[in-house]
Amino acid sequence: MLTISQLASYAGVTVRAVRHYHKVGLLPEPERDRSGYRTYDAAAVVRLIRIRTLADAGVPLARVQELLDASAEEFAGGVQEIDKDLRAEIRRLQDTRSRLARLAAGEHLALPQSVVGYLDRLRGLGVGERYIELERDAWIMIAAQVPDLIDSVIAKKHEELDDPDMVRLYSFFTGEPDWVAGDPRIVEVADILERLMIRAVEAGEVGADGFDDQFVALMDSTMLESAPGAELVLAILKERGWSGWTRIERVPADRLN
Amino acid sequence: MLTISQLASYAGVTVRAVRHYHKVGLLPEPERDRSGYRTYDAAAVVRLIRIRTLADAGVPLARVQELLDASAEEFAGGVQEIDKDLRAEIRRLQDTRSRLARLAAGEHLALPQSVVGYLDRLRGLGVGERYIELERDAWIMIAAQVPDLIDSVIAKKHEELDDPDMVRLYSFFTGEPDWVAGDPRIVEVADILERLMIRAVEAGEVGADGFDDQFVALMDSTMLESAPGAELVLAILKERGWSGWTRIERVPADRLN
DNA sequence: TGGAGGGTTGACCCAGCGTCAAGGTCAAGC
DNA sequence: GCTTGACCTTGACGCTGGGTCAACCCTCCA
Repeated sequence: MLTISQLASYAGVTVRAVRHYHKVGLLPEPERDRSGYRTYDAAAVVRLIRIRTLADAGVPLARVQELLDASAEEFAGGVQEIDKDLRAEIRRLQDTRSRLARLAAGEHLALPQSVVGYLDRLRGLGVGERYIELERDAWIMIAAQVPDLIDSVIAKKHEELDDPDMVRLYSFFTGEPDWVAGDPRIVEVADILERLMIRAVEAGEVGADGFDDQFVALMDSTMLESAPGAELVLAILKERGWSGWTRIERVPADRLN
Repeated sequence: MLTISQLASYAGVTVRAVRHYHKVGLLPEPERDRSGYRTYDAAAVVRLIRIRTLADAGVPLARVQELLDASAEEFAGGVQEIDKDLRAEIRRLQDTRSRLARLAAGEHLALPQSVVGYLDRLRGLGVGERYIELERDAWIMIAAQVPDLIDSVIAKKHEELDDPDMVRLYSFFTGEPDWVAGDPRIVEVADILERLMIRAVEAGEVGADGFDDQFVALMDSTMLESAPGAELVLAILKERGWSGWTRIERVPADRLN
């Protein structure tokens, strides 16, 4: 006969676990010897090892109970399902490994691949890291708000970048220029923006974009804070009857001052 | 700005989990809008996704905290260790899968392979399943008590089985014979047993075997109950001055009756 | 005879949330 | 302006599978 610790160590579990199984009724309480010690037989070993094998597979103890007390067919069916879950779990862990590797490599898991590609294209145009980070955060917010539209939105941005005007516009975001009033580039930027806007208005692309006002306001203020020349550009555009930045609009004539 | 449920669903976690991370200090509490709702920015998205990636890898939240607040090198080292654990976990699950398959196939996980082989050899000798089960349970108990000796014990049993006497002896355990007193095979079994004992005594192999008395008594009584002829054999042997079955001994002369 | 090394029960503790409970808020429709 | 339904808030309890004491008993060996 076996003592509890012999049983436990042979089955590879702790004494505490065996007692736990007794308490939850998973393993029947065995006979006691005259001093109250539990004494186990071979059947207990077999049952305990079956319990462990299932529990190691992540099966909840209640389910283990059901399975062990079920018919052979039910048992086989249950085991098959457990095996399916195990395979899925293994795949999940492998997936986690690759995500972890990308995390360690500094990759931005918060962004879909399409956005990462778009940012890389901007980088290729010589756009500075400071601006890229701003865009990146904006895209994270956009992706979080409309995750299933993001790929098509990015596709449209890529098309826009095929326009030389747009490329020229982005090229102003290189490095850390401290533009002062009177810089001729300010007028150039304003000209480009106005051309782009007019084209957008003609294409009927202006209006509701699905983003909330708070977000648009945030984007605008962030842009103004980070791009020193932006304020000057906005002033020129305002004179010409436009307002906004992230979401540009024709200002109604009666509100022009 | 994002609400808590937008943040949560984009990062693939529950709202409850996000609040939990706030409570444990893993994710800083963000600003609230005027009605008390939490409003999140891109940095929160990034941090939450890093948290999830690590937590999905099974890292405890406290360790996630440490890692995210650590230097890049510490982080890389930590991630490497986590990846090692993940690989180990995947291997463990694969191992569990194969154990599960053996369990479903009815194979006896409670026994080391050497014992399974030995039982198969007995089966090959024509020994009945009823007796095999008795032996199996006995071996389970032995293996549980002295797990590291089991292989060498089995090796010795294999050697014994090379002896034709032993083979003949086991052949009596076939089927379900109902031996009655006077059956000539009883004397034959007793003769064989006596020869084997004498040889064992001469080889000095008799005496302490490391099993406890209770176990030996259990084996004896089980054997007597299950093998109808055993009692008759024992009677003959007793006359000749031997006692026991599982552990056979010369009976001291003064205790012979 | 006493100390080590088993055993016994019982009670509390842990992560990582899930799940009510009991409300306050917001946008939309009537 | 009122209702409805979807979200938001905090707070408290529950769950798994045991770990970790605590306080005590039993057995064995020197």
